Amino acid sequence: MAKPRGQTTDGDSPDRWEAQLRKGALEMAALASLWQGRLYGLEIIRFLENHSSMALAEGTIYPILNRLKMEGMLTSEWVEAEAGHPRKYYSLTEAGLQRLRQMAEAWTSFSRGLSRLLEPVLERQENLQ
Amino acid sequence: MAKPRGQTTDGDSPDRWEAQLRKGALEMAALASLWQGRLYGLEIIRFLENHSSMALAEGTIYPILNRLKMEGMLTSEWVEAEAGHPRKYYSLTEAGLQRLRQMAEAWTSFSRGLSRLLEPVLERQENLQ
DNA sequence: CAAGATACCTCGTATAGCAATGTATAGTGC
DNA sequence: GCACTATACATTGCTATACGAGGTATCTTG
Repeated sequence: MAKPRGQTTDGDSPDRWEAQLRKGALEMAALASLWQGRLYGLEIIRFLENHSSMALAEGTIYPILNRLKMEGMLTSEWVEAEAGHPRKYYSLTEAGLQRLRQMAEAWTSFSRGLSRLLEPVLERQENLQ
Repeated sequence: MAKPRGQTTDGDSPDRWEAQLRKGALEMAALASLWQGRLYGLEIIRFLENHSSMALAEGTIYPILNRLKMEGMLTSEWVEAEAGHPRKYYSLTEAGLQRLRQMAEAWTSFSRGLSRLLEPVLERQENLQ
């Protein structure tokens, strides 16, 4: 019998963060954008564009927000604007806050690992140019 | 006429790094693992596991290596091992080296943006616990 | 009521990661 | 020389995801 490679059968357990991170960076960014208070969809896009140079499309953010809401990480409420279309404001729930913290920690560790890997590459560049 | 949303029609231009990064982190890691010299497939997996806590499967690394080789970022050579199956060693080409530098820069900027976003989240945690 | 601005939503497609599985080479025990 | 095991490379199929394109709803202005 061959090796039983990859026995992690629990696809959505909170363990596999390293793998989820690569995919879920956007989810984390969306959650993080709500740290300081509620925002509505398009506002989140602009926020991330300004604060982290992440450019994401509407077709990206709305599915993410729905996903997060279904998982209980966010709540939403319609608020009538002074002018124009009403806005759907999203806020972090307690669970969303916890998840954000977990992701932030995992991200930090992940990011640190990669940075360590890239250090020699970037150092050398300073010397050359 | 509606808004001309998303006018970046050049799907594979070197401009869209922010988007590629989220997908291409593994590609970058693979390139980076070859910085200090040639490695063979399974060795790359072990290297990344040890040096960056990135766990990737064989079914992940080989397609990536083939992709990179086809793009001229890597060269490969068969080397007979003292014992067991011969090994296919990969090395960075000049183009691969340049690409790695580009990706490293983009990664740094991307990572910095996200870190800035996550700063308040992590800070608060120190105070609480 | 038509045009335009703002905002939310959804479908289709291309792509990627990865678990599972297959193949090739060589050593070991009998 | 045959089975068994270990090492290493390779491929296939499933699923999830990002996102471009296009659509809907609300309000304002003329």
